[in-house]
Amino acid sequence: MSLRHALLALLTAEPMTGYDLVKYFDGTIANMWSAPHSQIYPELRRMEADGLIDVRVVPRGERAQKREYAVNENGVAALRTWQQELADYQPERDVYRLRSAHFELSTYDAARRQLTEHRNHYMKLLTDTRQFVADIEARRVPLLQQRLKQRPEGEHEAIIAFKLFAFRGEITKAEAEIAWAQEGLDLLDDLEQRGAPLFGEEPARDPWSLGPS
Amino acid sequence: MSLRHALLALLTAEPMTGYDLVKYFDGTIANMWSAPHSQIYPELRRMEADGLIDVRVVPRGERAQKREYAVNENGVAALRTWQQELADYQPERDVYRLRSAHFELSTYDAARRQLTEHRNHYMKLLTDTRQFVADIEARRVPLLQQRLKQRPEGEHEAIIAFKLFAFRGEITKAEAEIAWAQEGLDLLDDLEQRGAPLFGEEPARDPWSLGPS
DNA sequence: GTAGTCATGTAAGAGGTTACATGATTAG
DNA sequence: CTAATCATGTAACCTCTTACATGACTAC
Repeated sequence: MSLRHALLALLTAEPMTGYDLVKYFDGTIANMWSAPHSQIYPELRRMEADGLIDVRVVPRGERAQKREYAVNENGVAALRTWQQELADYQPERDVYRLRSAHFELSTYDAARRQLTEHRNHYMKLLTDTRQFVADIEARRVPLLQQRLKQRPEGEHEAIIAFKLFAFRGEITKAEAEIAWAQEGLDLLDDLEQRGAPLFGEEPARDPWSLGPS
Repeated sequence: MSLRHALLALLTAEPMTGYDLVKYFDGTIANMWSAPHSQIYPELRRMEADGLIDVRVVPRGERAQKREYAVNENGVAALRTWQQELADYQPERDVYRLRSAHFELSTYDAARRQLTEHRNHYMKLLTDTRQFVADIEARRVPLLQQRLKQRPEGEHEAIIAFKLFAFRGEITKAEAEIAWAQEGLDLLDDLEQRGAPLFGEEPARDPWSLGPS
Protein backbone atom coordinates (compact mmCIF):
# COMPACT_ATOMS: atom_id res chain seq x y z
CA MET A 1 0.00 0.00 0.00
CA SER A 2 3.02 2.33 -0.06
CA LEU A 3 2.51 3.64 -3.58
CA ARG A 4 -0.69 5.19 -2.29
CA HIS A 5 1.14 6.86 0.58
CA ALA A 6 3.99 8.03 -1.57
CA LEU A 7 1.46 9.70 -3.89
CA LEU A 8 -0.49 11.20 -1.01
CA ALA A 9 2.70 12.56 0.53
CA LEU A 10 3.71 14.24 -2.73
CA LEU A 11 0.23 15.68 -3.17
CA THR A 12 0.31 17.27 0.29
CA ALA A 13 2.89 19.71 -1.06
CA GLU A 14 0.56 20.95 -3.80
CA PRO A 15 -2.16 19.70 -6.15
CA MET A 16 -0.75 17.88 -9.16
CA THR A 17 -1.61 15.84 -12.23
CA GLY A 18 -0.63 12.22 -12.69
CA TYR A 19 1.96 13.40 -15.18
CA ASP A 20 3.59 15.63 -12.58
CA LEU A 21 3.75 12.74 -10.14
CA VAL A 22 5.37 10.53 -12.78
CA LYS A 23 8.09 13.12 -13.21
CA TYR A 24 8.82 13.26 -9.50
CA PHE A 25 9.14 9.51 -9.48
CA ASP A 26 11.76 9.81 -12.20
CA GLY A 27 13.77 12.36 -10.22
CA THR A 28 15.72 12.26 -6.99
CA ILE A 29 12.90 10.67 -4.98
CA ALA A 30 13.14 7.67 -7.30
CA ASN A 31 15.60 6.21 -4.82
CA MET A 32 13.02 6.16 -2.06
CA TRP A 33 9.99 5.34 -4.15
CA SER A 34 9.19 5.02 -7.79
CA ALA A 35 6.44 3.83 -10.06
CA PRO A 36 5.71 3.87 -13.81
CA HIS A 37 2.78 5.85 -15.13
CA SER A 38 0.94 2.61 -15.79
CA GLN A 39 0.74 2.16 -12.05
CA ILE A 40 0.13 5.78 -11.11
CA TYR A 41 -2.91 6.67 -13.22
CA PRO A 42 -5.04 3.71 -12.11
CA GLU A 43 -3.98 4.21 -8.48
CA LEU A 44 -5.05 7.87 -8.60
CA ARG A 45 -8.45 6.76 -9.88
CA ARG A 46 -8.75 4.29 -7.02
CA MET A 47 -7.69 6.89 -4.47
CA GLU A 48 -10.32 9.21 -5.89
CA ALA A 49 -12.93 6.46 -5.65
CA ASP A 50 -11.85 5.82 -2.06
CA GLY A 51 -12.36 9.49 -1.27
CA LEU A 52 -8.77 10.33 -0.33
CA ILE A 53 -8.20 12.90 -3.06
CA ASP A 54 -10.33 15.37 -4.99
CA VAL A 55 -10.08 16.10 -8.70
CA ARG A 56 -10.30 19.29 -10.62
CA VAL A 57 -10.48 18.99 -14.38
CA VAL A 58 -8.40 21.79 -15.86
CA PRO A 59 -8.54 22.72 -19.56
CA ARG A 60 -5.23 22.99 -21.38
CA GLY A 61 -5.09 24.63 -24.79
CA GLU A 62 -8.21 24.45 -26.94
CA ARG A 63 -9.46 20.92 -26.69
CA ALA A 64 -7.36 19.04 -24.16
CA GLN A 65 -7.88 18.66 -20.43
CA LYS A 66 -5.92 17.48 -17.44
CA ARG A 67 -6.89 16.07 -14.09
CA GLU A 68 -5.39 17.85 -11.10
CA TYR A 69 -5.56 15.94 -7.84
CA ALA A 70 -5.55 17.41 -4.33
CA VAL A 71 -5.40 15.59 -0.99
CA ASN A 72 -8.49 16.08 1.12
CA GLU A 73 -9.00 15.56 4.86
CA ASN A 74 -9.48 11.83 4.46
CA GLY A 75 -6.19 11.65 2.60
CA VAL A 76 -4.38 13.53 5.35
CA ALA A 77 -5.97 11.23 7.94
CA ALA A 78 -4.76 8.22 5.96
CA LEU A 79 -1.23 9.60 5.99
CA ARG A 80 -1.33 10.18 9.73
CA THR A 81 -2.64 6.68 10.35
CA TRP A 82 0.07 5.25 8.13
CA GLN A 83 2.73 7.04 10.15
CA GLN A 84 1.29 5.76 13.42
CA GLU A 85 1.53 2.13 12.34
CA LEU A 86 4.83 0.40 12.87
CA ALA A 87 6.20 -0.86 9.55
CA ASP A 88 7.58 -4.34 9.95
CA TYR A 89 10.71 -5.62 8.31
CA GLN A 90 10.41 -8.17 5.57
CA PRO A 91 13.22 -10.22 4.05
CA GLU A 92 15.10 -8.32 1.39
CA ARG A 93 16.02 -9.34 -2.10
CA ASP A 94 19.35 -8.07 -3.30
CA VAL A 95 20.34 -9.37 -6.74
CA TYR A 96 23.77 -7.77 -6.64
CA ARG A 97 24.71 -9.27 -3.30
CA LEU A 98 23.36 -12.63 -4.42
CA ARG A 99 25.49 -12.49 -7.56
CA SER A 100 28.58 -11.43 -5.66
CA ALA A 101 28.21 -14.38 -3.30
CA HIS A 102 28.62 -16.66 -6.32
CA PHE A 103 31.26 -14.85 -8.37
CA GLU A 104 33.18 -18.12 -8.59
CA LEU A 105 30.62 -19.02 -11.28
CA SER A 106 31.50 -15.85 -13.16
CA THR A 107 34.68 -14.68 -14.84
CA TYR A 108 37.05 -12.02 -13.52
CA ASP A 109 35.96 -9.89 -16.42
CA ALA A 110 32.21 -10.15 -15.84
CA ALA A 111 32.52 -9.81 -12.06
CA ARG A 112 34.57 -6.65 -12.56
CA ARG A 113 32.01 -5.26 -15.00
CA GLN A 114 29.23 -5.82 -12.49
CA LEU A 115 31.06 -4.22 -9.58
CA THR A 116 32.11 -1.27 -11.72
CA GLU A 117 28.48 -0.81 -12.68
CA HIS A 118 27.55 -1.01 -9.01
CA ARG A 119 30.11 1.64 -8.11
CA ASN A 120 29.05 3.92 -10.96
CA HIS A 121 25.39 3.55 -10.11
CA TYR A 122 25.87 4.54 -6.50
CA MET A 123 28.35 7.27 -7.39
CA LYS A 124 25.73 8.88 -9.57
CA LEU A 125 23.17 8.47 -6.82
CA LEU A 126 25.61 10.00 -4.35
CA THR A 127 26.33 13.02 -6.53
CA ASP A 128 22.67 13.62 -7.30
CA THR A 129 21.59 13.24 -3.71
CA ARG A 130 24.34 15.53 -2.41
CA GLN A 131 23.25 18.15 -4.91
CA PHE A 132 19.66 17.74 -3.83
CA VAL A 133 20.59 18.06 -0.17
CA ALA A 134 22.39 21.29 -1.00
CA ASP A 135 19.29 22.50 -2.85
CA ILE A 136 17.09 21.71 0.13
CA GLU A 137 19.46 23.50 2.49
CA ALA A 138 19.36 26.56 0.24
CA ARG A 139 15.55 26.34 0.04
CA ARG A 140 15.97 26.05 -3.74
CA VAL A 141 13.51 23.18 -4.22
CA PRO A 142 10.16 24.36 -5.63
CA LEU A 143 8.16 21.43 -4.24
CA LEU A 144 9.56 22.05 -0.77
CA GLN A 145 8.75 25.76 -1.05
CA GLN A 146 5.17 24.87 -1.86
CA ARG A 147 5.06 22.42 1.02
CA LEU A 148 6.31 25.02 3.49
CA LYS A 149 3.74 27.55 2.32
CA GLN A 150 1.00 25.14 3.44
CA ARG A 151 2.28 24.96 7.00
CA PRO A 152 2.93 27.48 9.80
CA GLU A 153 6.49 28.68 10.19
CA GLY A 154 6.96 26.84 13.45
CA GLU A 155 6.85 23.53 11.57
CA HIS A 156 9.28 24.53 8.84
CA GLU A 157 12.39 23.53 10.74
CA ALA A 158 11.16 19.99 11.39
CA ILE A 159 9.89 19.53 7.82
CA ILE A 160 13.25 20.50 6.38
CA ALA A 161 15.16 18.48 8.97
CA PHE A 162 13.23 15.30 8.06
CA LYS A 163 13.76 15.74 4.34
CA LEU A 164 17.48 16.21 4.92
CA PHE A 165 17.55 13.25 7.26
CA ALA A 166 15.93 10.96 4.70
CA PHE A 167 18.32 11.98 1.94
CA ARG A 168 21.32 11.65 4.26
CA GLY A 169 20.19 8.06 4.66
CA GLU A 170 20.48 7.64 0.91
CA ILE A 171 23.92 9.21 1.00
CA THR A 172 25.13 6.93 3.79
CA LYS A 173 23.82 3.93 1.90
CA ALA A 174 25.43 5.02 -1.37
CA GLU A 175 28.77 5.52 0.36
CA ALA A 176 28.54 2.07 1.91
CA GLU A 177 27.79 0.48 -1.48
CA ILE A 178 30.63 2.32 -3.18
CA ALA A 179 33.09 1.19 -0.51
CA TRP A 180 31.81 -2.37 -0.85
CA ALA A 181 32.13 -2.39 -4.65
CA GLN A 182 35.67 -1.03 -4.39
CA GLU A 183 36.57 -3.72 -1.89
CA GLY A 184 35.26 -6.28 -4.37
CA LEU A 185 37.27 -4.85 -7.25
CA ASP A 186 40.40 -4.97 -5.09
CA LEU A 187 39.61 -8.54 -4.13
CA LEU A 188 39.24 -9.55 -7.78
CA ASP A 189 42.59 -7.95 -8.66
CA ASP A 190 44.26 -9.70 -5.76
CA LEU A 191 42.81 -13.12 -6.56
CA GLU A 192 43.58 -12.86 -10.25
CA GLN A 193 47.15 -11.74 -9.65
CA ARG A 194 47.69 -14.71 -7.43
CA GLY A 195 46.30 -16.97 -10.16
CA ALA A 196 43.21 -18.18 -8.29
CA PRO A 197 41.08 -20.17 -10.75
CA LEU A 198 37.32 -19.67 -11.02
CA PHE A 199 34.80 -22.25 -12.16
CA GLY A 200 33.28 -19.60 -14.39
CA GLU A 201 36.57 -19.22 -16.26
CA GLU A 202 36.55 -22.86 -17.36
CA PRO A 203 35.17 -23.40 -20.86
CA ALA A 204 31.61 -24.70 -20.57
CA ARG A 205 31.25 -28.35 -21.45
CA ASP A 206 28.72 -29.21 -24.09
CA PRO A 207 26.17 -31.32 -22.21
CA TRP A 208 25.62 -33.47 -25.28
CA SER A 209 29.25 -34.14 -26.10
CA LEU A 210 30.82 -37.46 -25.16
CA GLY A 211 33.05 -36.54 -22.24
CA PRO A 212 35.11 -38.92 -20.15
CA SER A 213 32.38 -40.93 -18.40
CA MET B 1 14.10 -14.48 -12.58
CA SER B 2 16.37 -14.29 -9.55
CA LEU B 3 14.49 -16.75 -7.39
CA ARG B 4 15.43 -19.37 -9.92
CA HIS B 5 19.10 -18.43 -9.73
CA ALA B 6 19.09 -18.24 -5.96
CA LEU B 7 17.70 -21.77 -5.86
CA LEU B 8 20.16 -23.04 -8.46
CA ALA B 9 23.05 -21.48 -6.56
CA LEU B 10 22.03 -23.17 -3.32
CA LEU B 11 21.57 -26.49 -5.09
CA THR B 12 25.10 -26.36 -6.52
CA ALA B 13 26.38 -26.95 -2.98
CA GLU B 14 24.47 -30.20 -2.63
CA PRO B 15 21.19 -31.84 -3.67
CA MET B 16 18.29 -30.74 -1.49
CA THR B 17 14.54 -30.90 -1.01
CA GLY B 18 12.24 -27.91 -1.30
CA TYR B 19 11.91 -28.00 2.45
CA ASP B 20 15.68 -27.65 2.90
CA LEU B 21 15.71 -24.68 0.56
CA VAL B 22 12.89 -23.04 2.52
CA LYS B 23 14.98 -23.32 5.68
CA TYR B 24 17.99 -21.68 4.06
CA PHE B 25 15.76 -18.83 2.96
CA ASP B 26 14.74 -18.36 6.57
CA GLY B 27 18.34 -18.23 7.77
CA THR B 28 21.22 -15.84 7.25
CA ILE B 29 20.88 -15.78 3.47
CA ALA B 30 17.39 -14.31 3.95
CA ASN B 31 19.01 -10.90 3.77
CA MET B 32 20.23 -11.52 0.24
CA TRP B 33 17.31 -13.53 -1.02
CA SER B 34 14.22 -15.07 0.45
CA ALA B 35 11.02 -16.74 -0.63
CA PRO B 36 8.13 -18.52 1.06
CA HIS B 37 7.51 -22.19 0.39
CA SER B 38 4.48 -21.27 -1.71
CA GLN B 39 6.89 -19.77 -4.19
CA ILE B 40 9.63 -22.37 -3.93
CA TYR B 41 7.75 -25.59 -4.59
CA PRO B 42 6.11 -24.45 -7.84
CA GLU B 43 9.37 -22.89 -9.03
CA LEU B 44 11.23 -26.16 -8.46
CA ARG B 45 8.61 -27.92 -10.57
CA ARG B 46 9.08 -25.37 -13.34
CA MET B 47 12.85 -25.67 -13.16
CA GLU B 48 12.49 -29.41 -13.42
CA ALA B 49 10.20 -29.02 -16.43
CA ASP B 50 12.74 -26.66 -18.00
CA GLY B 51 15.43 -29.29 -17.54
CA LEU B 52 17.68 -27.32 -15.19
CA ILE B 53 17.44 -29.72 -12.28
CA ASP B 54 16.95 -33.46 -11.81
CA VAL B 55 14.77 -35.10 -9.17
CA ARG B 56 15.29 -38.15 -7.07
CA VAL B 57 12.30 -39.35 -5.10
CA VAL B 58 13.57 -40.56 -1.73
CA PRO B 59 11.39 -42.57 0.67
CA ARG B 60 11.19 -41.38 4.25
CA GLY B 61 9.73 -43.64 6.91
CA GLU B 62 7.12 -46.17 5.81
CA ARG B 63 4.75 -44.33 3.55
CA ALA B 64 6.09 -40.82 2.96
CA GLN B 65 8.44 -39.60 0.26
CA LYS B 66 10.48 -36.51 -0.50
CA ARG B 67 11.77 -35.00 -3.68
CA GLU B 68 15.49 -34.27 -3.74
CA TYR B 69 16.64 -31.91 -6.45
CA ALA B 70 20.08 -31.70 -8.00
CA VAL B 71 21.44 -29.17 -10.49
CA ASN B 72 22.38 -30.70 -13.81
CA GLU B 73 24.64 -29.35 -16.57
CA ASN B 74 21.90 -27.16 -18.00
CA GLY B 75 21.41 -25.63 -14.58
CA VAL B 76 25.10 -24.87 -14.22
CA ALA B 77 25.10 -23.36 -17.70
CA ALA B 78 22.14 -21.17 -16.72
CA LEU B 79 24.06 -19.93 -13.67
CA ARG B 80 27.12 -19.12 -15.76
CA THR B 81 25.02 -17.26 -18.32
CA TRP B 82 23.29 -15.34 -15.53
CA GLN B 83 26.68 -14.25 -14.15
CA GLN B 84 27.82 -13.11 -17.58
CA GLU B 85 24.87 -10.77 -18.04
CA LEU B 86 25.14 -7.33 -16.56
CA ALA B 87 22.34 -6.75 -14.05
CA ASP B 88 20.88 -3.32 -14.50
CA TYR B 89 19.80 -1.05 -11.70
CA GLN B 90 16.13 -0.39 -11.18
CA PRO B 91 14.55 2.26 -8.97
CA GLU B 92 14.35 1.14 -5.37
CA ARG B 93 11.43 1.20 -2.99
CA ASP B 94 12.34 1.96 0.59
CA VAL B 95 9.31 2.28 2.87
CA TYR B 96 11.38 3.32 5.88
CA ARG B 97 13.14 6.11 4.07
CA LEU B 98 9.86 7.26 2.57
CA ARG B 99 8.28 7.39 6.02
CA SER B 100 11.22 9.22 7.51
CA ALA B 101 11.01 11.89 4.84
CA HIS B 102 7.52 12.68 6.13
CA PHE B 103 7.92 12.33 9.88
CA GLU B 104 6.28 15.74 10.27
CA LEU B 105 3.01 13.84 9.66
CA SER B 106 3.87 11.51 12.52
CA THR B 107 4.31 12.07 16.25
CA TYR B 108 7.60 12.13 18.12
CA ASP B 109 6.49 8.93 19.77
CA ALA B 110 5.66 7.01 16.60
CA ALA B 111 8.71 8.27 14.73
CA ARG B 112 10.91 7.15 17.62
CA ARG B 113 9.24 3.73 17.68
CA GLN B 114 9.91 3.29 13.99
CA LEU B 115 13.56 4.31 14.16
CA THR B 116 14.15 2.15 17.21
CA GLU B 117 12.67 -0.76 15.30
CA HIS B 118 14.95 0.10 12.39
CA ARG B 119 17.99 0.13 14.65
CA ASN B 120 17.01 -3.12 16.36
CA HIS B 121 16.34 -4.84 13.06
CA TYR B 122 19.73 -3.98 11.62
CA MET B 123 21.51 -4.66 14.92
CA LYS B 124 20.16 -8.19 14.87
CA LEU B 125 21.15 -8.52 11.24
CA LEU B 126 24.61 -7.22 12.09
CA THR B 127 25.11 -9.65 14.97
CA ASP B 128 23.86 -12.61 12.95
CA THR B 129 25.93 -11.76 9.92
CA ARG B 130 29.08 -11.21 11.96
CA GLN B 131 28.58 -14.59 13.56
CA PHE B 132 28.06 -16.14 10.16
CA VAL B 133 31.21 -14.52 8.80
CA ALA B 134 33.12 -15.96 11.73
CA ASP B 135 31.62 -19.37 10.97
CA ILE B 136 32.66 -19.14 7.35
CA GLU B 137 36.18 -18.11 8.31
CA ALA B 138 36.40 -21.09 10.63
CA ARG B 139 34.99 -23.38 7.89
CA ARG B 140 32.21 -24.23 10.32
CA VAL B 141 29.35 -23.90 7.81
CA PRO B 142 28.08 -27.32 6.61
CA LEU B 143 26.68 -25.99 3.33
CA LEU B 144 30.01 -24.37 2.51
CA GLN B 145 31.87 -27.55 3.38
CA GLN B 146 29.66 -29.44 0.95
CA ARG B 147 30.22 -26.79 -1.69
CA LEU B 148 34.00 -26.98 -1.33
CA LYS B 149 33.96 -30.78 -1.64
CA GLN B 150 32.48 -30.36 -5.12
CA ARG B 151 35.35 -28.22 -6.35
CA PRO B 152 39.14 -28.62 -6.65
CA GLU B 153 41.20 -27.11 -3.85
CA GLY B 154 42.58 -24.39 -6.06
CA GLU B 155 39.13 -22.79 -6.23
CA HIS B 156 38.46 -22.93 -2.50
CA GLU B 157 40.15 -19.64 -1.70
CA ALA B 158 38.06 -17.70 -4.21
CA ILE B 159 34.80 -19.39 -3.20
CA ILE B 160 35.34 -18.51 0.45
CA ALA B 161 36.53 -15.00 -0.40
CA PHE B 162 33.34 -14.26 -2.39
CA LYS B 163 31.05 -15.55 0.35
CA LEU B 164 32.85 -13.38 2.87
CA PHE B 165 32.74 -10.43 0.50
CA ALA B 166 28.98 -10.72 0.04
CA PHE B 167 28.30 -10.93 3.76
CA ARG B 168 30.66 -8.05 4.48
CA GLY B 169 28.41 -6.06 2.16
CA GLU B 170 25.48 -6.89 4.42
CA ILE B 171 27.53 -5.84 7.44
CA THR B 172 28.50 -2.52 5.88
CA LYS B 173 24.87 -1.88 4.98
CA ALA B 174 23.63 -2.79 8.45
CA GLU B 175 26.18 -0.47 10.05
CA ALA B 176 25.10 2.36 7.77
CA GLU B 177 21.42 1.83 8.64
CA ILE B 178 22.15 1.70 12.38
CA ALA B 179 24.11 4.94 12.20
CA TRP B 180 21.29 6.54 10.22
CA ALA B 181 18.61 5.43 12.69
CA GLN B 182 20.67 6.74 15.58
CA GLU B 183 21.08 10.07 13.81
CA GLY B 184 17.31 10.18 13.43
CA LEU B 185 16.68 9.42 17.09
CA ASP B 186 19.10 12.19 18.07
CA LEU B 187 17.35 14.55 15.66
CA LEU B 188 13.96 13.75 17.20
CA ASP B 189 15.29 14.40 20.71
CA ASP B 190 16.81 17.68 19.61
CA LEU B 191 13.66 18.90 17.83
CA GLU B 192 11.38 17.91 20.67
CA GLN B 193 13.55 19.55 23.32
CA ARG B 194 13.46 22.74 21.36
CA GLY B 195 9.69 22.50 21.16
CA ALA B 196 9.38 22.10 17.39
CA PRO B 197 5.74 21.30 16.59
CA LEU B 198 4.76 18.52 14.17
CA PHE B 199 1.61 18.39 12.10
CA GLY B 200 1.16 14.80 13.23
CA GLU B 201 0.99 15.92 16.86
CA GLU B 202 -2.06 18.07 16.23
CA PRO B 203 -5.35 16.37 17.10
CA ALA B 204 -7.02 15.19 13.89
CA ARG B 205 -10.08 17.20 12.91
CA ASP B 206 -13.23 15.26 12.28
CA PRO B 207 -13.93 15.84 8.59
CA TRP B 208 -17.68 15.78 9.24
CA SER B 209 -17.72 18.24 12.13
CA LEU B 210 -18.74 21.83 11.48
CA GLY B 211 -15.44 23.64 11.64
CA PRO B 212 -14.86 27.33 10.98
CA SER B 213 -15.67 27.60 7.28
C1' DG C 1 -1.42 -39.44 22.46
C1' DT C 2 0.20 -35.15 21.14
C1' DA C 3 3.12 -31.53 19.96
C1' DG C 4 6.70 -30.23 16.92
C1' DT C 5 8.91 -30.92 12.79
C1' DC C 6 9.16 -32.67 8.08
C1' DA C 7 7.18 -32.22 3.67
C1' DT C 8 4.46 -30.42 -0.20
C1' DG C 9 1.11 -28.42 -2.27
C1' DT C 10 -3.03 -24.72 -4.18
C1' DA C 11 -5.19 -20.22 -4.83
C1' DA C 12 -6.65 -15.49 -4.45
C1' DG C 13 -5.06 -11.09 -4.69
C1' DA C 14 -1.76 -7.28 -4.43
C1' DG C 15 1.99 -5.01 -6.53
C1' DG C 16 5.14 -4.23 -10.30
C1' DT C 17 7.11 -4.44 -15.26
C1' DT C 18 6.80 -3.99 -20.07
C1' DA C 19 4.55 -3.13 -24.03
C1' DC C 20 0.83 -1.29 -26.65
C1' DA C 21 -1.91 2.80 -27.73
C1' DT C 22 -3.53 7.49 -28.48
C1' DG C 23 -3.86 12.27 -29.06
C1' DA C 24 -3.13 17.44 -27.92
C1' DT C 25 0.12 21.16 -27.25
C1' DT C 26 4.27 23.85 -27.70
C1' DA C 27 8.76 25.38 -29.24
C1' DG C 28 11.77 25.70 -33.07
C1' DC D 1 5.84 21.09 -40.27
C1' DT D 2 8.07 18.44 -37.06
C1' DA D 3 9.99 16.98 -32.92
C1' DA D 4 9.65 17.12 -28.06
C1' DT D 5 6.80 17.34 -24.38
C1' DC D 6 2.35 17.02 -22.11
C1' DA D 7 -1.16 13.90 -20.81
C1' DT D 8 -3.65 9.57 -19.91
C1' DG D 9 -4.89 5.37 -20.42
C1' DT D 10 -5.16 -0.43 -21.08
C1' DA D 11 -3.45 -5.19 -20.88
C1' DA D 12 -0.56 -9.15 -20.47
C1' DC D 13 2.52 -11.07 -17.61
C1' DC D 14 5.49 -11.93 -13.74
C1' DT D 15 6.55 -11.86 -8.82
C1' DC D 16 5.40 -11.95 -4.18
C1' DT D 17 2.31 -12.23 -0.08
C1' DT D 18 -1.09 -14.40 2.60
C1' DA D 19 -4.07 -17.78 3.58
C1' DC D 20 -5.91 -22.30 3.11
C1' DA D 21 -4.91 -27.30 3.19
C1' DT D 22 -3.09 -31.81 4.11
C1' DG D 23 -0.66 -35.56 5.97
C1' DA D 24 3.48 -38.35 7.62
C1' DC D 25 7.11 -38.78 10.97
C1' DT D 26 9.52 -38.35 15.50
C1' DA D 27 10.42 -37.40 20.19
C1' DC D 28 8.28 -37.20 24.59
